[in-house]
Amino acid sequence: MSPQPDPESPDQHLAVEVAVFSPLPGSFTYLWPKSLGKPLKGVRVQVPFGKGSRFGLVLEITAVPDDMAPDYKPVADRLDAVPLLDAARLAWLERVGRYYLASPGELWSTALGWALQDDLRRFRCGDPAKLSDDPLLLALFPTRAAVTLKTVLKRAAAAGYKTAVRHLLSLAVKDGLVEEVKAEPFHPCSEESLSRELTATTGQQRAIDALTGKPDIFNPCLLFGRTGSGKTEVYLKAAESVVANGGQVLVLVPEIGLTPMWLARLTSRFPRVATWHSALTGAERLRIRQHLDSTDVLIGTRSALFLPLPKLKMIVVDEEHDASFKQQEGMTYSARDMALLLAQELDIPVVLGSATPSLESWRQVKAGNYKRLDLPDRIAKHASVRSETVDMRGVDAPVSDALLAALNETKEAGDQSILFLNRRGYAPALQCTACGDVPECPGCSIRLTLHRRAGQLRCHTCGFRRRVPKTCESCGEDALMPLGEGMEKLEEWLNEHLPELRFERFDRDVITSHSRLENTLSLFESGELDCLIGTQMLVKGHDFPNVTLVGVVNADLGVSLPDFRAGERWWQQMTQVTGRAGRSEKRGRVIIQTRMPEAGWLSRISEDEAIATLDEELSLREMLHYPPYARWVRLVFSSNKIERATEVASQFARHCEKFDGINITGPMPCPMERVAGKFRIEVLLRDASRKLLPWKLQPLLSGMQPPRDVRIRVDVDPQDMM
DNA sequence: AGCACGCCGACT
DNA sequence: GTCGGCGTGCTC
Repeated sequence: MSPQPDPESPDQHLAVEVAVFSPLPGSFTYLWPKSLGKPLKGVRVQVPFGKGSRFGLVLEITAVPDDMAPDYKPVADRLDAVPLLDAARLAWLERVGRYYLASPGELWSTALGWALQDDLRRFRCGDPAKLSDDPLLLALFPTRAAVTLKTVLKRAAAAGYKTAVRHLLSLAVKDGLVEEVKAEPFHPCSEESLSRELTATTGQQRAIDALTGKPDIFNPCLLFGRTGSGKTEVYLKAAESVVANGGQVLVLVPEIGLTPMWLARLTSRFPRVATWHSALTGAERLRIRQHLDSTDVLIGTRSALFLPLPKLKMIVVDEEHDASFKQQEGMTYSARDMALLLAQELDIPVVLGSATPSLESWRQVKAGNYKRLDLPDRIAKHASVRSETVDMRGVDAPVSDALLAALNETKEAGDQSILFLNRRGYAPALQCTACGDVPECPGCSIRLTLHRRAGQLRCHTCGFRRRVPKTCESCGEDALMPLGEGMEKLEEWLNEHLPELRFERFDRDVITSHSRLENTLSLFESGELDCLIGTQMLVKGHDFPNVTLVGVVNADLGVSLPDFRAGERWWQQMTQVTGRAGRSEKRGRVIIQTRMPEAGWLSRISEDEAIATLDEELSLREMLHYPPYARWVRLVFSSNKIERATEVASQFARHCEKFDGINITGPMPCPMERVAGKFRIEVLLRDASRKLLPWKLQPLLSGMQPPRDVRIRVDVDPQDMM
């Protein structure tokens, strides 16, 4: 045990435990120089680390005896006068870190990643008369011009000051000697332009009352309503009530593409709205940071969860079933689950919304832990949507005559359509018709996708790309043919067969920026386009009022992936896609193309079938002891050498054997055995009691130090088993 | 993870 | 003769 810290004692040096923002395990000890003031838990610091310097977070304040002091380096600088996060959020993140088995560096760099834009902060001297007392401040601010933090630090170094500049600056700001230049307000919106309130239906009002009735307790709700049932109106009304009482609302959406739509809806109802996502520039991020206190509603993707809204009184997780809420790189976390933990920590309501809830949430509803709020239809939709299945066996075209005719009819009626095909590129593979060879990725166990327009073969797993070979590299014949069909081929085919219709693609290869996204959506909205053809990107929550026809080009994709959640995913996706039809008063039409027309699951593609499908799948999971009835942790061991990965994985599996109640599967090769040149071996730990994992795993992992040549990735509650 | 140092192949 | 491949060692 370290001795008790005592700042008054002369023979003790104050030291701090720092979570250095790096993926290395553990924390690091540094001496705390007196020049940085009183150390505080939760302030960011800059520390020397290896050859360079890193940012980090003060976790603990300790003391080191005099004779040990030379073992440690001193903290170079202090970035914050006061902690960036409040006690509740610190407690929340500590809990999250324990749950996801993250190292302190990983956890805190993820949680505080939003606050690393310091170099964009600008300062200028306040009262020049007072400044003249301090030679350093004079050196930093020779004129009244505003300068960036970077410039301040440069001038400080030139004047011979190397440490504690940031700290001095924050004190000077506090004393009014230096003023921080405030950014302009954002999304300005005058009170008069705010739209009039709509009248809520009785179902909506019931849901709104349930959400706003008890504003000061943890109150998790599942807002269960089909597309077009008015979930958004419930969120907005509930948010209005929260904001009217001085609170703030956080809206989490699964992906960046949904933020423009939300922004449009919110800015017409709230004066102060902000968005947060990965495409923001540094200056935009800074502006949002500086206005956190005066924001009414913050709408963003998963990282928005970490912004410390000081008066947060409600969290909305829209499309809560969406797998994008699970972060896959670095610290693997579920933003949905973290939102629930945060709401619990802050004692506030949290509402998860979906027409196709996750089985995780459905179980919580069944167990009585979440309140289920149903929204009945505003319009009798099942009567107004006509759904038909087309047997594609023997059809040698990506689009059947029936769908082709329907596209024409829709155009003639002055309506719009969307076509869904979850396959990027021209064709999922290229094959030599002479020898049968199919080019694969050199680094991954996967076939290369043909991107014909770009003249490339691409790997959708690691990003590898190469030119399309002229002849087969295996036999030399000029006999390479595309195998199967993707978006590009569909587009080509449609332009050839329906030249009078205006199509636009909507997938990751075409929508390369936020502005492209907005442009395409507004072109479609204005009626310049007749049909959007897209991948899953197209169907995530977008609202297309004039769409009366939805075509599923190939419903057989994704049904039988080697993942126990494949069925759930497929059902959610199909139901979401087909739900895009007939959102207005007009009669909608859905055409599903399949080569397995007799398969029972096709009859489940309907929002009417949601409850039956969820109940059935849930009882299956219970019977099999699968999630959400069991807690799984997946460990992936990757290495350049397959033997090494296997060896370390086996060693770990043996190590786990003495733990009662935990079922060990593996080591076994991952379904995608090789990715980016690395061999991947997995061990799956399953806990049917849901009481041991992941907490009991921590001592086991820290007990064995991973060799350098094998990387271990821990995935708690894995969503993607590939 | 970075970033160094440190020994063996194909090139200006 | 070098430029550069990635093996391995370290970060309080």
